[in-house]
Amino acid sequence: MNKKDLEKLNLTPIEDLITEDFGEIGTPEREQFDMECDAFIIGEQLKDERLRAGLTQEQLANKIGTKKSFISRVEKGHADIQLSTLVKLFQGLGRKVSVRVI
Amino acid sequence: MNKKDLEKLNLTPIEDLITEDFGEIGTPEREQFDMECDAFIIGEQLKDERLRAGLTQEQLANKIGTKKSFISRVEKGHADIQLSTLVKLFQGLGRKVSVRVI
DNA sequence: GATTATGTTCACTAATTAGTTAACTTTGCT
DNA sequence: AGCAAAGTTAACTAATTAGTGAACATAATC
Repeated sequence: MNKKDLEKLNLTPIEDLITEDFGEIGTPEREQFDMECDAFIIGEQLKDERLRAGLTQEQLANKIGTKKSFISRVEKGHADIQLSTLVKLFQGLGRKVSVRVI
Repeated sequence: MNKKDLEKLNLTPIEDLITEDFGEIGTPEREQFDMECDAFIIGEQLKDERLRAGLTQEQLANKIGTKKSFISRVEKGHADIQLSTLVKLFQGLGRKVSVRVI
């Protein structure tokens, strides 16, 4: 549904609401928000794959040489992790990550 | 071509050569190597996209609020960057990055 | 409902990146 | 060759993550 149609129904596009709350793209606060979104999505994916593999946070942590508290932090999206960390995490689940430019 | 066929021809799989040089997957030295590979690939993609956009390193740096020396470091694969940095870099080129688990 | 397993959060240190400047090198142009 | 633009590299500081243990919270099991 496009912006015009939404306005006919007195609805506001989600982008506009986000901008209202966190500012335009590029501003520090918005950048923070966008980053946390990405981190959240990746955290969800990690949790999903981990459960699919039938592992606890602690078991995954042991596999890749870290602690469950760190796994939790990542799954909760409370970390702006490095690429090497991203790779290591999914490697521990027998998975690979591919970064694609779109 | 599989391992058996390669051996018939007195050839060694690339994986074996890498293991020989940098150790098994998971060892610190190998992890370092694998990480640098990822960083290199991403650096190449960034350079590719930047040139396609017709920008110099300095112009891209200005767009996202950093310096050309940093751009160079990333493009050369000399940095294990954070996810937020990855996103910012390609955002500066009007691109998005998607991380996929495979 | 008590107990255990699992997950979350906090606080802190050590390691690493992000950001920067300046010097240096390479490339392209005339 | 000489010059200018673009890119690389080497320091260094400041900011941030990675790693950790402990306390706390939640979910699962008996």
